[in-house]
Amino acid sequence: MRPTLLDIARATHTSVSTVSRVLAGGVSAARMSHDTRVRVLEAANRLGYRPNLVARSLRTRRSQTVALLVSDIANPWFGQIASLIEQSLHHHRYSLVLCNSGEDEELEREYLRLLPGKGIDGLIVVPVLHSRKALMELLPAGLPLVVLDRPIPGIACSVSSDQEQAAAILCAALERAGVKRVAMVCGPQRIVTHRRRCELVASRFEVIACHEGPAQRDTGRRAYIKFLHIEADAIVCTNNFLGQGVIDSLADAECPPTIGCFDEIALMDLLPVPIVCSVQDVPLLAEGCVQQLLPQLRGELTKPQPLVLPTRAVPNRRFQALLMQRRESSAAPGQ
Amino acid sequence: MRPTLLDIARATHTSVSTVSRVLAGGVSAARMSHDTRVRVLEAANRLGYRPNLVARSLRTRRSQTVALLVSDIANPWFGQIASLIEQSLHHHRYSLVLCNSGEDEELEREYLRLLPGKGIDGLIVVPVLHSRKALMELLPAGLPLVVLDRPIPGIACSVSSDQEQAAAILCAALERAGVKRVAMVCGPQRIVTHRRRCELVASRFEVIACHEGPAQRDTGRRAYIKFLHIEADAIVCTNNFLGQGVIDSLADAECPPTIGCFDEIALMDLLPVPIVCSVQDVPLLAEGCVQQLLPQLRGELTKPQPLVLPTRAVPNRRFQALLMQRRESSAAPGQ
DNA sequence: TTGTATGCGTTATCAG
DNA sequence: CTGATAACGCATACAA
Repeated sequence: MRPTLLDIARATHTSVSTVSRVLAGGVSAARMSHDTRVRVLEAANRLGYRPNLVARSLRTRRSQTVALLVSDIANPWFGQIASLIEQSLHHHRYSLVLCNSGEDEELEREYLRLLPGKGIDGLIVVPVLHSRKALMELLPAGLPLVVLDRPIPGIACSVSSDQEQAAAILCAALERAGVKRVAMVCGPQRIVTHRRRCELVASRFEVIACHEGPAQRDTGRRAYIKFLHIEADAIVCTNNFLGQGVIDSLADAECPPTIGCFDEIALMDLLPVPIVCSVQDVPLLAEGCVQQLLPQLRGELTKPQPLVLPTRAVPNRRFQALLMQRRESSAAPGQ
Repeated sequence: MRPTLLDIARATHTSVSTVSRVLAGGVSAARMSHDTRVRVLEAANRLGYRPNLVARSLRTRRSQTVALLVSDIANPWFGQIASLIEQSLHHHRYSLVLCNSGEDEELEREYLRLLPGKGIDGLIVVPVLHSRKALMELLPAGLPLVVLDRPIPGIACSVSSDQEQAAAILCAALERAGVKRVAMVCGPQRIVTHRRRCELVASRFEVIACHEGPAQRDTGRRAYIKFLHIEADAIVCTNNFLGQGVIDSLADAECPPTIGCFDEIALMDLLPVPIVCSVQDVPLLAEGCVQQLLPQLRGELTKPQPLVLPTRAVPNRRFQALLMQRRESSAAPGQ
């Protein structure tokens, strides 16, 4: 059995309240008899006392804990951002619990129902659910909330990248490479980022084929097979997993197509495939989340504005070479 | 304010215990008057009752929650395994909270101190701390515990891959490729997997250079620069992040060296570098964890054996080509 | 079948 | 400066 305040009180011939005050350590601990304070501290130490945070949380209705509910922790992008959010929250003396909905609406609902009962002080969520209503009816009003990556109409407190700008720079890069007709690999259309990216790309290129599926590598692989006999100038993927899947299938291709991809592809500089990515500023997104959350946790009533961050286009070497090549040939059109 | 049992009791003119029994739904709910039961259920539904799990947990000393404390959630390997563990636990009606020590001993200590007080039923940990003592003195005796990936002497309940076997097959593959002298990139030697992998490789090859650092991509990059003027037949990395870092730096290399790597490198088939990886069976590791944990959670006292799983060597195309080439040239030695 | 009473470990409000 | 005492919301032994 773990020792409780009562055990320490008994051991020091004091009362539970005295022990509690000493261990709380705030102002009240300062104006106490030096003697009892050291006695209590010594006993607490000796018995190896650890506060029962469940009891404390029940009493104070605070837990110094924030939950991060992500849609797929198997995606390195979310792992990276989770790691950064945890670090930042730690500086502010909050601990983070991470939950994973695995892109499953039902599982997300379950966590949303469960988490508030677990006494979290705030929630950061990468929602699979798309409507404000679906989300809010599961959460108690007043729970500090930040929506990450997938903004939802009507929820002001959100942090995400600028999809318009992201698509614009990606498309611009592809156009410079002479791309006119594209094949698209899209994640589920019910997810706002995938849908928006898809729409925006479609508005600038002729989309001659499109494959939709779960945002997993396998979807990319399947798409590539489907696209085998299609003459697209480029394949555009709405996230990194899909991109990885497509590129993974390119091993046999004698003349690999150009790839445009939202998010980052690791090691792309070495890949013998022209790739351009629209990469998000993950550290800024993470810090943005925390900054949106903190005032809410402190109970300040602020009018939070959605935070929308720019992305940047990053070409790999092969893509750059492609651009050079085009520039040369257009400089000498007569040849 | 969220409605409590008392609110429902008042609304239905019953008592807290009646409501509690109805909502518990077990055997006692069966032998209750149909009338009160439906009344209570209706009211609970109408008021949008959600149990306060903090209070329940304080009372019952169970939370149906397991914590997974990983050493670096930014590493996709851990993201993948976390995702699988969460799924498996969910089938057994446990929810998972994920914490991240970021390879920081002090942060790990903090979580280990904190988590038991938060009322978790069990713990799966990828430890940064290396001694049984350091771990156990922070955890209450009797807390269901599984050590993942980095076994600790004296702790029987662990799940990991067979490092001897992993190193053996990796070395065998490298030997077949004619490797004799290697340069090594190692994670921190205080971490058992890195140390062991390093030792085992060193026992089979002549190690002519070695670079140690945090298991991050940057360490791999730094190592590569250090190795620039060293004539090794291969570079061996003790995990995937280090491998990624090295490979990432290879962009300028006219004649890239052979890479041996523990864990998986994504998209390696397309990389113009001979790579062989010793990959672990992540799904089996995840399921193994859960299977080790469940009996402990059920309070069965079993003698758990460490679970040690085999790995398999996976060469990429370039590496296979290297083997073919050698075979041909040795088949015609006189040429 | 239902209600009353007690306690889980803390913090907070009172008196003294 | 310190000690009773009452919550927090729930589950359960016991009483009716």
